[in-house]
Amino acid sequence: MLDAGLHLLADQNLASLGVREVTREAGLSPAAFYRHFPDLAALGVALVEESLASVHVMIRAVLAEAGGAEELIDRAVDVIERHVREHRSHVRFLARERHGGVRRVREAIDAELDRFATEVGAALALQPVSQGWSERDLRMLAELYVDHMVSTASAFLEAQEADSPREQRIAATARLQLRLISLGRRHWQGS
Amino acid sequence: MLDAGLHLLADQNLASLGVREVTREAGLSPAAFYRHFPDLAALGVALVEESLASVHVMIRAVLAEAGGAEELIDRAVDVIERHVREHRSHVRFLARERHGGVRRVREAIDAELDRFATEVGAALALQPVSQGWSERDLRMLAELYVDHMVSTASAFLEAQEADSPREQRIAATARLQLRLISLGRRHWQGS
DNA sequence: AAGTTCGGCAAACGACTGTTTACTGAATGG
DNA sequence: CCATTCAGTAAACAGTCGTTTGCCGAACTT
Repeated sequence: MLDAGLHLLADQNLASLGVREVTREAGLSPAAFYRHFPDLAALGVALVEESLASVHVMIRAVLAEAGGAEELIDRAVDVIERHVREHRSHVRFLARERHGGVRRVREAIDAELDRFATEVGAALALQPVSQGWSERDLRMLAELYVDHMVSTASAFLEAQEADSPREQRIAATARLQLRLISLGRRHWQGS
Repeated sequence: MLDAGLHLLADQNLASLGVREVTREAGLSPAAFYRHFPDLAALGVALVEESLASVHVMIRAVLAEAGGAEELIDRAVDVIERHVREHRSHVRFLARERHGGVRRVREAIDAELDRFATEVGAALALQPVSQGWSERDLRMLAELYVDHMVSTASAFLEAQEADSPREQRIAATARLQLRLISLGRRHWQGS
């Protein structure tokens, strides 16, 4: 049922999805839906959890690596690009419903993005470059990274619908931007 | 009719909007809709144009100002905050449909964001800090700024649904992030 | 003054919608 | 082996939907 929904949501919003539509796609009777979910919103929340689990794995993969700033940037962008390619439907779902019409789903996504920022912040604190940084500045930087990750993933999402040269340009741009941020970070004097 | 649609879209997706719904809200008969638009997608595109016109004005307002980096940052964040407050519905619409289920609307928004990046890039090129920057690096920076603006606007959007202390935290964070980017910019050595 | 466009209406079409109800077979557990 | 839960079904309910059609008055053009 989740798969059916995800498939339908490739070119549709959660808010415009219908119970009958989902069950039809899944090869079941309409009533069967209510055996598993009270709402379509509930199905949405379930999809959020499914989608974010893999993103979580991805983030940990990036953070766990050691290495200089440059290699870290390259690996991060690569991981994002591959993740979007391998989890198109989930990423598209997240991008679409993050500001979508279903409150509960929006809130679930935002809460998880917050947790990501916290996680990134904790990882940043361990790096030598962050010595002397206040809690607040670390959080600010972590949010900047998370937002940048989200923007980059969205860009990949729409690029991959079409050609791959565009992918490469996006990847190159993302790397440059991360380098610039990293430069600002090294010269940061605190707020 | 546009107003009616925008009002309905406060808690709905364009894809889940109905012709009858719009005309009912506007106090007209269903058939009247087809006098003005062939599609609901067409109404969406019209709303995109309406929404982006005011954003365009806002961007020009930010870019036109002279002054040091610090004051420019403060003014930029202020302008964004006020713009979101004064054009809630339009901004919400843009955020929601940027990755929404209606292709033509998505494309219209993305094309316009591209133009914004170009405009910002041109303005950046005029600043003394950008001497010696390649075209590519300038574009990269411009896209970073535009993405940051979009993220910040989205954050304001959800914060203003609730309390105003959250607004202030978002504004403060956005300012810090812009300062960090600006720092990286000053130390940039080219790619 | 005549013609034409514009923006509006009511009515009707069949198709599709969410949800409830009562029923069924299979698996599970004591 | 009996009871119960589980996951499914068909049928029916009253609504809502998008779209087309034919009609109408007002406004504008010439």
